[in-house]
Amino acid sequence: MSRSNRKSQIVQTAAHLFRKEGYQAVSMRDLADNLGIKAASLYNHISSKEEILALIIMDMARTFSEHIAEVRKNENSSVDKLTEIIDMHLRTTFHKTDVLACMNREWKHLNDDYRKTYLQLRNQYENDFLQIIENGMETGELRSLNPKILSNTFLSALRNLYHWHDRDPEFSEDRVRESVKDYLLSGLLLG
Amino acid sequence: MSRSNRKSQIVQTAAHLFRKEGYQAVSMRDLADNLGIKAASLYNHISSKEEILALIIMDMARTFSEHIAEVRKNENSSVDKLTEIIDMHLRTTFHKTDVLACMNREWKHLNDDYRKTYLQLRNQYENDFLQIIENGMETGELRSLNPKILSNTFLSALRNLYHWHDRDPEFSEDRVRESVKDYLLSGLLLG
DNA sequence: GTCTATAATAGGATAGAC
DNA sequence: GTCTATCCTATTATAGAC
Repeated sequence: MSRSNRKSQIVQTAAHLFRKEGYQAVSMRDLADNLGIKAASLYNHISSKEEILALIIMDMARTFSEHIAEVRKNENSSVDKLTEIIDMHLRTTFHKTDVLACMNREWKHLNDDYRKTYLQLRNQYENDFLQIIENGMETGELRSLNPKILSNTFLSALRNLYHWHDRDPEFSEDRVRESVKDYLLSGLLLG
Repeated sequence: MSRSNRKSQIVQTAAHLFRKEGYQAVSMRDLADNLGIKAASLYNHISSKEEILALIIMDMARTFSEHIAEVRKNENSSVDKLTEIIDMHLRTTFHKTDVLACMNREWKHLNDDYRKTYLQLRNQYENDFLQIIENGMETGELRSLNPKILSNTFLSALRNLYHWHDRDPEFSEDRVRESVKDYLLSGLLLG
């Protein structure tokens, strides 16, 4: 198989296994077995196990950062901005489940350099999100709750929707998006 | 040190390290170092690394199950029941942070028997929670959103509030509880 | 690009002295 | 209850043949 095809195949399979078993629990032999080759052959395509993890995580982390930076500076209302962010998380939850779960659960195993960059990106993401929330409160679009606590709670909900796929595959992406949007934006109580 | 004191000290220290580094990343030698003894000495108090993980997780899992079973069968309104559940999660988030994070992140590494029991408890918990939500919708106390999607989203938010302690130690438990309650129960939009 | 063989290390766990 | 010494296995990664 060609070098670059095999490489992306390795990364994809690794993401799947890392998500299912955890990064440390998956050996290079396990990964190779799943690809039908021997462990030593992996090193013709990647330089280390850590590199695979970085290839999985860093790209997704940058995608999220770029997305929220664009949303933050566009001219939409706060509710529309929050809707765009929910949409992004839902798309990723449904179409990049393995990578998203890997990122959320295994980033601690990145090497020092990548982990530092990852945490910078995550902090930046959370700051951008907080800014959007605070803007919405200032313009009166959103209720004046504590913005930091609200951000953290909102993001906790969004980031962990991938647990879905392990348990409730019965709902379509559209169905989930509408309900999640409705709940997270409008609230729970009647009237 | 007496046998039972040392044992609970081992479990507590392990919970802290497992949370910080991940179960697989913490060796018995790391754990022993943190306790100021040698790895071999640990085995005078516990039988295996897996047993330590089970001691951390299973007790907390049962506590959550018993709590929601009691809440489900009491006579309070749905909103009061949800409030009791939020309170329980907040108490645990603030006072048993290490154990809670361990349970959420490391349960996959339980041995087969414990993992099976853990998943039964978790399923039962989610069913009880779903029942409470569905009841609230039937009596008209809650808006009629999709109950499964709502449960999943609500629980995603609650279960992951422990990320807090890693980042925003500035808020008191009471302050967080009131804001989280307000948001998760009442909603975000003004009016 | 994949293989076999192997180096180098780290891990969980036990035996037996004190 | 803790120690030293050690066993056994599994791991990441490399060397060199095909």
